[in-house]
Amino acid sequence: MTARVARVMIDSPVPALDHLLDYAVPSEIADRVRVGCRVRVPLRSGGRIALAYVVELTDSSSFDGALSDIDELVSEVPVLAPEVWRVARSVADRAAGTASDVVRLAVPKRHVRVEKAWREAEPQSGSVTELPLTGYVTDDSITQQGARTALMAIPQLCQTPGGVTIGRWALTVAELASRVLAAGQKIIVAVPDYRDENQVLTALEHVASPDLISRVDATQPAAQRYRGFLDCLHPGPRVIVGNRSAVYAPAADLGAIIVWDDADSLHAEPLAPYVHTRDAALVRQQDSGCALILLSHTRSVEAQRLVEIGWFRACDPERHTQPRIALTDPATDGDAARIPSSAWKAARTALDTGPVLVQVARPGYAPVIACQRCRTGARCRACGGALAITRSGQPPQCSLCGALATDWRCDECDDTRLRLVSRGSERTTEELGRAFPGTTVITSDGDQPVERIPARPALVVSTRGAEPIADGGYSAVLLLDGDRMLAREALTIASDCLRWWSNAAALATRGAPVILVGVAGRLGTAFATWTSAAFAAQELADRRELAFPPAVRTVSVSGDGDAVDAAVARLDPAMYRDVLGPSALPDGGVRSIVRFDYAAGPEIARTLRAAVVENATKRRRGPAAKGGYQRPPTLRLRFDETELVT
DNA sequence: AGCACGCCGACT
DNA sequence: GTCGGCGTGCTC
Repeated sequence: MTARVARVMIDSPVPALDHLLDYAVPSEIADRVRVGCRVRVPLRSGGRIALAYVVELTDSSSFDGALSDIDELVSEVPVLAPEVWRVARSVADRAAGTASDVVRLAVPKRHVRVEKAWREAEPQSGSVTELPLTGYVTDDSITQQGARTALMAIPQLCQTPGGVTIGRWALTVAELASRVLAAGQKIIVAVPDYRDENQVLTALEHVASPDLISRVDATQPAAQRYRGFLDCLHPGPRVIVGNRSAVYAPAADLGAIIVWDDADSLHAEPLAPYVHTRDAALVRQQDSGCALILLSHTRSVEAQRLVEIGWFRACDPERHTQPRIALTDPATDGDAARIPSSAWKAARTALDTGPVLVQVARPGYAPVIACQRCRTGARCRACGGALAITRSGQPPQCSLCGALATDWRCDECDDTRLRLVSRGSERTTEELGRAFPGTTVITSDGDQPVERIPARPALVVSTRGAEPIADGGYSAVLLLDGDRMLAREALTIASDCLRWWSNAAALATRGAPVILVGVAGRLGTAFATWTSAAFAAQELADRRELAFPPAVRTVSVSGDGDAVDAAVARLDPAMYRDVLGPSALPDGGVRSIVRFDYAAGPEIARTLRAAVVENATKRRRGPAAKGGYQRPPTLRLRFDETELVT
């Protein structure tokens, strides 16, 4: 019998609409409507038509009242797969957010021409080459259903059969993928950025035919993105590669999820409800029972916690392969120069055979400038932002508003001479160019990243995270500015630095020297001995001591003072550890941070969610009734924020 | 978000 | 007596 009632999810961020509504299915479309289809439905109050997704088809409704008819079937393609809906619902509940906000990350905008072409295309089929997992002592356990593994990547480079140099980790991804594909299942690979994506796609070329590979990446053009998404709806084996939203890709027969470098900040979703790739993957693993692999060069503190509670199994490479790392400590070496003589020497020798990577903390020429006489930081006349010099010989520019300060003058002492306080990549490039005349110097930074460089002698100055891959690897890696990177005020800074250095070290040719300048102590030792798991364990112990995440969970509650107070007051004090704040925010609101144990998560989320719903309906537009300032939402929640100031 | 429903002050 | 102000609540 054909279904008469459709339960739909309204595509709206409004909290009050975050539940399923029942609609009658008109007979004209009854035989074409399927679960997952996009439909348009009337919302009587407002008399408007809303976009919605069919989540369930039944014969009866528990709603006592007349059901409205579905207005229109947008398309027969079931774009909201049942497993994606379940995950969206769970993820939203966990973060006290709206399911449709998560669905927006999961389902790309419809592209009619692409959809038409996809429906007319031949069903795809392709071949898979199964590769053994190399470099690890293991049976099939890593990709077995339900297995959860923190997998330490092998910090080397390798060549594909096509002769392209890629990170060894990408080959591991391809090997794991080949097993899942051979079993007829799908695998999702979520990576931080497109450069990682390209490495994975290169590694996959020799594992699966292109028909079985989908790229789902929010930064792609809309048409390509939609096509990649639609291909995931096909049954059968498939490898799905993308950035953080890839964890929400449709995959009915999901065999495994791999998250590469889970501590990379690009895995932190900036859109509400701000759920991290790792957390979404954990939810999806629970829902589908697939395998979940956190693969990285350094163990994240969060992964370490999962290992320590027994939820994850740690797996290391078969042999202890690590880069050849040396530390130069100014305190003991008596060499306070930014580039100590030992590092100069190593670079000079290495340049005979190939490229040398120089990692620096900041882009630009002089990222920090000050008055030569009184040392007051140079600020923009127009907006007060900090001035910086982006290129040699150019006037200072405001880092905030972009205004040029052509005739700068110190506000304090009227001096006009500038002091260049710090060196950026441009200035390092200039200095190295002088020191090694005739040598090519290449700069790569976040604004203008270079993806690959040839296997020829060159100095490659790069900000952390933007390091190009050198064909065949670097002959030497110099990590400068370690002390400057560490000076940043952030809870995660030590493990971030370890990760940045380790990822750069993994780009070296086997046996090539990697030199970390100016960092000693526990962190330097952890890097030199390649013991990030032990470091993460210590870090986690410290955070337990202080009740900092991820030893505890947090939620920041921000907005109007009284709304924040009311929301926090709803919580039973037995549910949480403590409340920090409220403290004033620059926008006039306040913020409180609640710290609680993992077990209390569902209850806290439920309670705060109720506060958000009430707040969104009850108190609306303030004193400015007509055309005035519409104040930002008066109550905002953010769970497990990584950038909490402490 | 919109829009209707509903309960207190100035008007013909 | 009624018209309409916008606070409150709902949307199948």
